[in-house]
Amino acid sequence: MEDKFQSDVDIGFLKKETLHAAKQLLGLEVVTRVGGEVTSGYITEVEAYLGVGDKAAHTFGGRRNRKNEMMYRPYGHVYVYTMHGHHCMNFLTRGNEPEGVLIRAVEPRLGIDVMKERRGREINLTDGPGKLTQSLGITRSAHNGMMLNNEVLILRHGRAPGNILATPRIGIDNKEEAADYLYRFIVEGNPHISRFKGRAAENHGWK
DNA sequence: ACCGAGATTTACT
DNA sequence: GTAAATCTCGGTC
Repeated sequence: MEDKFQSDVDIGFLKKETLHAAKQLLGLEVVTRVGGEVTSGYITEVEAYLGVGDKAAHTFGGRRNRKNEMMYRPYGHVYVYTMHGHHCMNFLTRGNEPEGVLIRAVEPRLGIDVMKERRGREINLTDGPGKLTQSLGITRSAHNGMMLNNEVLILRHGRAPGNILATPRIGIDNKEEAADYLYRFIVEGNPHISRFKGRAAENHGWK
């Protein structure tokens, strides 16, 4: 349980292709060490944002401003933005294209008591993009633009997803054709995802 | 200076 | 299912 705070993942896969990278992220363990507390979870839900050609992306059409500036860093960096008072975390992909993957949910692993304290509740700790950043202690002011695998935020090998399900992304119904793209990927049967309905699968959808 | 949108969350009907 | 809370910043006047 007391693993060293060190990554064992080669993040080179983030450079290749964003949709592929998004699926590769499922099952990896995101680990943070904030305020001396270690918290982590296995990634269960992600969304890909394909940059200049994706009407739902912050960088559609090459838009570049103070808000999204960090999206123009290369793969392996972290883009954190705030909306409605909540923080959302993306891992950047590609080299020169402003694309990335939004981490929408994880399955809690380490530091669950700390998560409960940060969240102020006992359940639904990490089943949404704003919830998991709160549980993991991620904020825009402290973490936007940083490189992965430093002393605060690392990726580790975690679990192998059983079946990966592709669905439309959430919250972008007004983005015309982009609303129909199947750029959201979830571990089928895992209950730690946003808007989960139904029954959890055996083993929560992991192999 | 003002207005409002937005990759959200929560409580309430 | 609907609404309000709450933060940041671009667009516009």
